[in-house]
Amino acid sequence: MALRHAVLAALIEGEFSGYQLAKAFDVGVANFWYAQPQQLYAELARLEKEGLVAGREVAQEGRPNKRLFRVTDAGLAELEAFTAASAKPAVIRDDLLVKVQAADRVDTAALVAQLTERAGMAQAKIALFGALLRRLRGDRTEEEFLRHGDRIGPYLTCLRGVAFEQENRDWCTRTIAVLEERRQARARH
Amino acid sequence: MALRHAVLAALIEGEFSGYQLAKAFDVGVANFWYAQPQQLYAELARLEKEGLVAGREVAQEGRPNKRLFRVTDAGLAELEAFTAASAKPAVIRDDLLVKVQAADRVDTAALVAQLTERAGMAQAKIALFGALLRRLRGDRTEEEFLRHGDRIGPYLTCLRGVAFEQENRDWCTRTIAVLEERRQARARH
DNA sequence: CTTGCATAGTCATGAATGTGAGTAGTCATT
DNA sequence: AATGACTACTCACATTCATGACTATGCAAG
Repeated sequence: MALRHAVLAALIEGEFSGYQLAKAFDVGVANFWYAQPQQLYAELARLEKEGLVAGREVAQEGRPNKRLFRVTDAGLAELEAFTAASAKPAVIRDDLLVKVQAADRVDTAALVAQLTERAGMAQAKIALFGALLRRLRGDRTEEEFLRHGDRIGPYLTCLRGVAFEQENRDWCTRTIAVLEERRQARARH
Repeated sequence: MALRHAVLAALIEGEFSGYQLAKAFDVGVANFWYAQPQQLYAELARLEKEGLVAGREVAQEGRPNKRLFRVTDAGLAELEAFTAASAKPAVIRDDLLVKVQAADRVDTAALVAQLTERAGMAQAKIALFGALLRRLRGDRTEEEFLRHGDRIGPYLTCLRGVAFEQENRDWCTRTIAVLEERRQARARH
C-alpha cells in the first residue's frame, strides 16, 4: 500500500485533480513513483472516503469540470506514520536486466538494439529532470537551495531520479560496447 | 510476465532446484530480479507444463529429494523472443523516495533513521556483489574477463547491481546531510 | 531431549498492479 | 465535414505479487 502514500506525498505540493496527478505519475515526471490513471482515480476515491484527502468540484468552461484534492490533517498523520515505519528494501526489477542476464545464449543484435533504445530514453529523462531541477531551485545554486529553500522533497527525489538515469545510460553504453566487441571478435574467427 | 523469463535466464547457468532458485532470487544475489519462493515454485510448475523447462527428480540421502530443472530448446526460443520484444521502461518504485518526497511536512528524525538504515543495507549489498564479481572473473581483470570470458551475462547484471547500490548509498548519505543541516539551522532560531 | 535451523517444498488468500474499453465535450487540423 | 488530440473520468477484468500458515526430515547446539 505505497500508492496511497505516494498520492498523499504528491498532494502536499498543492491541490491537484486526478487528471493532473495522472500526468505527473505517468511518463513525465514520475521520479518517485509510477501509476496508471485508473489506479489514481480509484486511490483518490478510497482516500477521500477515509478522510485522508478532501476534494472539491471546480467548474470550468470550455472543458469538463474537475475535482481538486488536498491532503487533510488525517492524511498528514497517515504520511507521518508511514514515514516512521521501516521501508522495505527497493529492488531493481527490469526486463532489460533479465535479457542481459541471458546474454550468453540469445541473439546479441536484438539485445544491443534494446540497450540502445534504453540509453536514449535514459538520456531524455536526464534532460527532463535537469530542467525540472533548474525550475525548482530558480536562480539559486543547488547548495543554497537545499540549505534554505522550502519544499526540498521533490528536489531530492529528482536528484535521485537523475542519478538513476545516468547510471542507467552509462551501464547501457558500457554493455553495448562489451557485446559489440565480443561480436566482432567472434566474427574474426 | 517477466518472472518466467527471469527464471529461464537464471536456469541457463545450469540445473537448479526450486529451493536453490529461491535462495538466489531472495535477499542474497537478486541482482536482476526478486521473487518469493512460492512464486518460483508456481512458475516452475507452469513452465514445465508448457515444456519450457524440464525437471528431473534427484534422490538425496539425509535430506528431502529435490527436482532439478533445466531450460529446454523451447525455453531458449521463448527467451529469444522475449529479448527481441521491446522492454518496458524500468521505473524506480521505492517507499523511501515517497517518504523523502514528503520530507517537508513529516518528522525529519524518523526519515533520517530510515535513510541511515538504507545506506547500511546498500553498503552490505555492495560488498556482497563485489565478492560475487571477483568470484565470477577469477584471477582475470575485468577487461580481460569481459572480452574473453564465457557467461558474462551474470557479471554484467551484477555490475549494474553494484552501481545501483552505490548510487543508493551516496544519495542516502547526501540526503541525510541535507536534512540534518536544515534541522540544526532551524534549531538555532 | 528439545529447541532451533536448514533443506525442500505446498496451499490458500488477499492486496497491488496492469490492461482494455468506453463516455463525453472541446478544439484544431486536414 | 471528418479525423484526431486533449481534458476529465469511469467500469470491469486479468495478472502479478506478497503473506501467512503448513508438512516433512535431518542435524547440531545447548
